[in-house]
Amino acid sequence: MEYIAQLFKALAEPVRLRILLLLLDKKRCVCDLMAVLDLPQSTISRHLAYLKNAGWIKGERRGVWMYYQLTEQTDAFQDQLRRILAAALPHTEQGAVDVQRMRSYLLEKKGNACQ
Amino acid sequence: MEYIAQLFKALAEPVRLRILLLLLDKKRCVCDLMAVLDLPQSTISRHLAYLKNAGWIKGERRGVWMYYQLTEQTDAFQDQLRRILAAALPHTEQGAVDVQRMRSYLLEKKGNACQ
DNA sequence: TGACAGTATCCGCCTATGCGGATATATAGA
DNA sequence: TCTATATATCCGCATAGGCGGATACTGTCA
Repeated sequence: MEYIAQLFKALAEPVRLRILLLLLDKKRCVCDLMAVLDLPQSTISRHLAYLKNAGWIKGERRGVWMYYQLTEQTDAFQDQLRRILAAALPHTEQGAVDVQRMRSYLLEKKGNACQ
Repeated sequence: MEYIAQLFKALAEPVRLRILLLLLDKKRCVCDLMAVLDLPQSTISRHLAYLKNAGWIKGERRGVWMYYQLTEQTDAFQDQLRRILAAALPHTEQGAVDVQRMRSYLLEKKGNACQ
């Protein structure tokens, strides 16, 4: 019960949901997230840490850059949760905007920053 | 996104998950919940109010007693959430205890209190 | 209407956690 | 080793929300 509540607590924050949405399909570095979310770096980093502690994502360093991605689930419950999130988040107002922003950002950048 | 976060926020608390579990199959009055959860009445009432505001449950007065039950969902996302909760909660440690307690409480009571 | 039982709300207190700017840490390259 | 960049953490501050006891409200019944 405590465990399940913890999982939900991590999802109970709009910024963290936005981050999860952006990580659904592939790993991203913090600078990508910053570009899309348009929030102070400390805010993003803090939420990433929260999601990591809650077991939703993991980080991996590549040189100066940190890449974050979803953890491979083993827990059935968390898996189901992720599935319905993947179905719902892209269709929210904010979600649609973020996905679109990520798309155009990736087109513009063309390998200047991290990667 | 805000809306989804609000839904999750309501689920991000063990007591509220315990209440939801007890309401999964049928409506209960507050006194039933008190007997099973073994928590101060004010605590239970507060969490019931939170769940109601978040759209998870609704209350209905019957004389002195308030009966609470899940709302009939219209929202697909909330529906899915409820479904995976219904699958997971009874198998948690606390959930199993609560369900068992509710069972024996109902046997003992046999129509003395509310109903 | 008075008393009581069931429930909701108020209160003071405390912790978790949100924020963003400032600072610390870590890595790459000169 | 010095510097610049990317990220993490610290700081002070503000709010949400947890708790349980006390109090207020609301029906019922004599």
